[in-house]
Amino acid sequence: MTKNTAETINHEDFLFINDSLVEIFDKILRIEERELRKSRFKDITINELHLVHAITLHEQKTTSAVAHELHLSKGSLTSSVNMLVKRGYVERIRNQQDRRVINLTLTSKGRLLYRAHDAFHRQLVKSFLIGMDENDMPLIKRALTNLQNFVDEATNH
Amino acid sequence: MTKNTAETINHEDFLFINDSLVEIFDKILRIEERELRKSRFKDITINELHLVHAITLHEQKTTSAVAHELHLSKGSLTSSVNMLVKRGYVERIRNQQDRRVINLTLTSKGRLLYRAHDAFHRQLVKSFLIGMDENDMPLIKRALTNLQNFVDEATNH
DNA sequence: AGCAATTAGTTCGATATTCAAACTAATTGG
DNA sequence: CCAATTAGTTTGAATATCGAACTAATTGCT
Repeated sequence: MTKNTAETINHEDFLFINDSLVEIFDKILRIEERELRKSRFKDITINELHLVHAITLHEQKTTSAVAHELHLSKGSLTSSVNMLVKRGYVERIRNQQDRRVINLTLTSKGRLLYRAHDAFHRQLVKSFLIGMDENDMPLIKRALTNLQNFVDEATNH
Repeated sequence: MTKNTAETINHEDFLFINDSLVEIFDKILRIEERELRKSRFKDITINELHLVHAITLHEQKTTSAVAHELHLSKGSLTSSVNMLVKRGYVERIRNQQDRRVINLTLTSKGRLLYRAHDAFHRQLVKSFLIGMDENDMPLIKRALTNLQNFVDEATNH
């Protein structure tokens, strides 16, 4: 690397990158919302979708673990899980080793939803890489790693 | 470009890129929230910050225009603008050409907040580019343009 | 073993956000 | 000049979220 653009970034580049990130982020949420409306999963909001995603396919996380992961209070999680249970996406399983604990799992309907959402993300990443070859990957990964480091540092400080 | 990875992306790369994007977006919101709490602008939520950002420094947008931009109803906008007016970040200016219209502007306190937020974004973009030189920019821009095209296509379809 | 402290999750009451519909005031078009 | 339209506000209902009080189960201490 001959020169670090980060020190000398020009205003146009800043605007381009910043506006791209902001717009992309904003639009992805709206697209996810609209895809849900068009899909068979019309009774689900975007937050509920992300809850289904947090519960995941193969683990059996506890209510507290999921609440912590989503930065929600336990009370909030109880009520959103109630909704997903009522609508048939999630099941509560009482943990037999420690009967205070509830493990959350997806029903087959919940797994369908999870996979549909995953497919959308796959499309997204695929589009991200259009026209690139494997030589470009290190740079892309570096940019993402940079951003991750930045947000991690900011998060943990 | 010799080969298009988008067609052949391996699972690890997919996971890396996808998880990066998801985590980064998620954390940015929390960081913005926490930076607000630590700043002199403790009476502002993240949504109010984004409203201040939408009002912008130099234009005098109408209430409807801002509502449309943020995909909020006019009623919602009225109430959040009320809050920002009460707290001294925003002013309503009755348009004298068309007295039905209200133009929104930032007060000097609102402009301070706007600039503080802008500085955060500048840091973010700067971190994104650490260790890159200007030869890398076309690829970075291409990846972002790809993503923008994807979300635009998905938005407008 | 027995009881106090802790832990996991739920319930409850209060507050925030958002919407859509009804409303007011101003403007425009015929 | 008045009917229709437009910009914004008000209102009432629905939803999301929090934190505190609560219940049930477990753990640790003596």
